[in-house]
Amino acid sequence: MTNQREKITIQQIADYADVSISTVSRVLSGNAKVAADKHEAVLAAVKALNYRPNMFARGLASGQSMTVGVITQHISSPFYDAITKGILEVFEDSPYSPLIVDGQWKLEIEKRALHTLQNRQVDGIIVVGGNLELETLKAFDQHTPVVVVAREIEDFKERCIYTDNFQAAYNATQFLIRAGHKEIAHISGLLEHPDANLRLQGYKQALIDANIPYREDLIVHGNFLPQSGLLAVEALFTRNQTFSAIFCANDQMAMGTQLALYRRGIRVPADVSLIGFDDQPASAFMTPPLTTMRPPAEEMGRSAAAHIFSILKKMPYEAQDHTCELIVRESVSRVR
Amino acid sequence: MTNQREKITIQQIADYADVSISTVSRVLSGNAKVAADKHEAVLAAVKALNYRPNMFARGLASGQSMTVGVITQHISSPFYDAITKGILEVFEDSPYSPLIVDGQWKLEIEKRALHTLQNRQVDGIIVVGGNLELETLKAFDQHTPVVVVAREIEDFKERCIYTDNFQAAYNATQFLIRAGHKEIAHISGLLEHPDANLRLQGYKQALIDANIPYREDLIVHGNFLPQSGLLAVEALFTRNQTFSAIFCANDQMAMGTQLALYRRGIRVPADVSLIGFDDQPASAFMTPPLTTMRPPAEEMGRSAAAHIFSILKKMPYEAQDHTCELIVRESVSRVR
DNA sequence: CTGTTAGCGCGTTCAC
DNA sequence: GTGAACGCGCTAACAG
Repeated sequence: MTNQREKITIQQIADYADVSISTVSRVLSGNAKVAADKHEAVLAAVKALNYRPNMFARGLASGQSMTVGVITQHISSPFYDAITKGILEVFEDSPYSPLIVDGQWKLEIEKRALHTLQNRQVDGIIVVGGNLELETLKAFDQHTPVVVVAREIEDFKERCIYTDNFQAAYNATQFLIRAGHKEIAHISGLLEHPDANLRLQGYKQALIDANIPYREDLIVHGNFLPQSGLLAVEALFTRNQTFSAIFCANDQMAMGTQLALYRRGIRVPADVSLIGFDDQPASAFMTPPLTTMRPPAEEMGRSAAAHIFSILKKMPYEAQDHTCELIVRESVSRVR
Repeated sequence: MTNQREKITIQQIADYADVSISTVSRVLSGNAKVAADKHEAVLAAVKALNYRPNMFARGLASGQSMTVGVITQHISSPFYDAITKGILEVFEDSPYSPLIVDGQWKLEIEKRALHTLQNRQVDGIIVVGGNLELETLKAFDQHTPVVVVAREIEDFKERCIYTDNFQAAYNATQFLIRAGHKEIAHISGLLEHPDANLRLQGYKQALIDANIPYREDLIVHGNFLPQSGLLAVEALFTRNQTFSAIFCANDQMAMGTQLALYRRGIRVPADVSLIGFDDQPASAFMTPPLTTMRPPAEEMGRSAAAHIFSILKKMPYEAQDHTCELIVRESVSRVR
């Protein structure tokens, strides 16, 4: 660990290896052929002097920052954390570093984040969810490649990594129907959020396809937070609504729901069956464990990172499918 | 939004404002006095041309990257996520950007992360938890300031932001004792982890101070993951151990514990009282809601960021206290 | 294949 | 106060 004042430049290793600085630059970037002996000499010098390239000089000269921005929405859901984790994983063994900024699901903040990233001259960005509009994204993509995760944007799909929320909700609802349920309530997420809407639609379609009338009075609109699941149940009872099952747009609300039910002395799944969405870690350890729809969050994160890398390297990227999987646990029971 | 090929340099705004580049540099950095009129002229030019400083050039010339590295441990706990959130929050309105890398609680990976950050020439780093040894940290701190969160390192405390785990565990245990419990089991975390050890010690001391004998057979060693809480309960029963309360070293294990109890038909809190640690979001929505010890995670994150900033600005930093708060919920009941 | 040279955009002495 | 000139460390033409 010769850490001598970290002032080692390519000039020094050039001298040490008795070659010119450009030769050094060449072996370091691998952009051109260099005689084997000189090649080794340089590598030896690099090791001997414990050389560390200066990112600034490199960036200044090449125009590349070897950095890609990540706009996350660090709020209200373990789902997004899992995606971030997947992204970080892929960055681990790549020459790129992630520059993470928080968008907080606020358009204004996300735009500021975009500016920050632009100032930092990132080579590309990954947008996780959020509200940034298509045009903003496209404009940015003009000069810096953009990839979007966990969001399906019309007219930009080739750059989006997402899962079919409609189908997933359809499947979850169908599962309840097949278990004999006919009065299935749905607690939706924020309808401004596309995912929430798609899940509602999937629920609706499954009902229709099973010849069960879709009833507005079985729908309660939540906001993805646990508290709203709790309130939703109260709303249902206030309406004097009967139901034998509830499909929640996410696990967090399902947790709130389960708690509300518990407080009213209603047993899950004996009295009411319950299905959530996201398979967040705690779901498996609820009492009873929650049946839920698991989106491949980490996998999607990995795909996103892989996608942006292939764009940066101008390599082809073969799209992947990311489908949700229903995780059946004790919170659902057959209706006799 | 004049986004003209983003080639605007200080030279151009110098021309536009009819001054020299050094004057421009001066008003931009505010390091020297400039005549009011020129000052304004420059500002106007900056706005008119939508100037954006080039971080690389700036970094090259100044030696500052305006970036601080953050080593997180993105695994197994919402607690660390909350800290990260707090950190990001403070970065938001600072000229610095965070460079986040994942340490995964693996010493080797953390060391690599340190190297990455060094190569990126960060101006400082925040280490969240992890296993990096004191000497490594101190060596790094020699040239780049280091702040550690959620970890208390002997001989480096002035740079650590942490909470008193011993005291918190003591209080939690005492709460159970005062509720009349005498046979209190403890499910510990990984003992290699200082926090786990401190919590165990706090538990022990509370017992001793209340004249209740500390019994090894009431201790089960877990690993912080929910699954281990579940297994711990099984272990207790295998030992044929009786107990009226359980104190878990974190919420995740408490969740596993609660599930195991539920499956055995044991009611919480009617038959057994339960206390966790961390107050992770889902805890409030368990059935029944979990009593837990809440560490000020986000606050600690914010403090850490504030601390590193004040070091970078060579400003004094006044340390803060970060104490845990017991959140009493339905999972504990009095023993008659 | 290799060495020489000219910037990349900005901070920072210096003289004025 | 202000401007001119140099250099930060490296990449990318350019000649050989």
